[in-house]
Amino acid sequence: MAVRRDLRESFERRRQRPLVHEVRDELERMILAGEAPAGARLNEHSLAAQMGVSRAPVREAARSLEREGLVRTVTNQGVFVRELSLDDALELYELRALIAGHLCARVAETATAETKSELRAFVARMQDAADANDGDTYFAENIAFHDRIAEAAGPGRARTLYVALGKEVRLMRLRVLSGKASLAPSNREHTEIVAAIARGDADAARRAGADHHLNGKKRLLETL
Amino acid sequence: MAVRRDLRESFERRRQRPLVHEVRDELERMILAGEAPAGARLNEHSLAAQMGVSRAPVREAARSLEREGLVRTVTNQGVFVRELSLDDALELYELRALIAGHLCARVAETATAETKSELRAFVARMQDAADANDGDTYFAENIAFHDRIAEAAGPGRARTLYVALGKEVRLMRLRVLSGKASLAPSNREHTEIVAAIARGDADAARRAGADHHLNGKKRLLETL
DNA sequence: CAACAGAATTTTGTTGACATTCTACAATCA
DNA sequence: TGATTGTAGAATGTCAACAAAATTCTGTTG
Repeated sequence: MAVRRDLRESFERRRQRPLVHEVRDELERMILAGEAPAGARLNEHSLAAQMGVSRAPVREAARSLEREGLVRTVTNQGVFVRELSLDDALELYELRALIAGHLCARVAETATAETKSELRAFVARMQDAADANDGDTYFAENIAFHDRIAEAAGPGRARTLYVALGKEVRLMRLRVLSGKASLAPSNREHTEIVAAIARGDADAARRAGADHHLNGKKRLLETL
Repeated sequence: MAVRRDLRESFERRRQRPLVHEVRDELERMILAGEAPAGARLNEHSLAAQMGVSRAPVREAARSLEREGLVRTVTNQGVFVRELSLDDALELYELRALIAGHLCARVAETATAETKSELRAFVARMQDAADANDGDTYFAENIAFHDRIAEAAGPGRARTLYVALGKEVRLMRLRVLSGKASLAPSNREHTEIVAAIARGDADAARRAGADHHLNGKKRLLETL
């Protein structure tokens, strides 16, 4: 005899979801969405009150985000949303390029046919967005595309690292991709990545993945 | 007007370093020293009592270590020293190889004459240890050597990442380098790295740095 | 009016206690 | 005997209150 599935899941979710995690996710969302702008101080008391919890979970969540590089804490002064210098951002682009190459190479070696067609669908959607000059859609699909590649590389440190560095980059809240002029070249690089993955060429995939991010760095420099 | 140096330092010292940091360092030390073996549960209450603090700082320190990959936490069960699978370790070697290459390339571009001779001194000391078959000394100098390179690359995410991944690797507590048979080849690679850095050849330094870590991965596989 | 000293307020650092959940072991029953 | 249930102890999750530090405000003084 089995209990109702949805009931079981509801129990599981309730049990395994400490407040710290909820708070952490919410803080991360606020930061990445720009609701808490770079340099802003995160007031423990007011945040705790807003979320209806005590300060302890908020503090723990902050420690978590600190190690991830999204906030910095100053003793007796509080935690602040991290401000990213240009040099910081450029370095993040280089590191992401290295790890993205690693991920792409692995995906090229292990991707199933289904994964490949999924990635092609992403590129097609981005092409539509680029043609329509729809920067918002392209932006969102772009993030989802790269997350999908990271996911396809399987679990492991490389994936978590790539995702974490991606969040750090977004701290700058600079929309590098804007206008058809930069959307089209960006998606051409996506096409190359997917092509290399599709034909199982790990080395080419590594180069294409890394180059794409290094070109992103160039595009960033050009927009300044 | 400048404040007296010793007075300033006394102020800095008085400005209480938060307990979280002390606790974090101590937990990290215990884990890396093997006093808290992989898989062991870290009891909040007993740790807090041992260190003479309350549980809150211990919990915050644990969240910090969690993001760094040194512990994993299970809801309502506690935090456990992370157990590193062989696949985990191999991936860490590859990621470190990528980042080490990045660091070495940067050092090759920026190192001062003093830094270069310092690195050469490290290699010489390691050679002595290898000749004397002194694995313990070699082990310690090896870590210091790589930390020195990371430091010479300047501040930034690459350096912190490299160091953090290094700590993760040490979770396995496996002494790969043992016996003159593996010490000598390892130090030959060190020599190559330093040579490439000394002549300012960034590409060669990147390759040498990466290869050294990939060879470390090979040596790990061979000892199994 | 500017600069400074000091009180008042706010905010973080830390603690101990309470609530909930898990674990271990003993008692019970087939 | 073996499996199951119930219970006691211990551990984690959360909270509210106190202590210490930083910030802000204010009144004074030159």
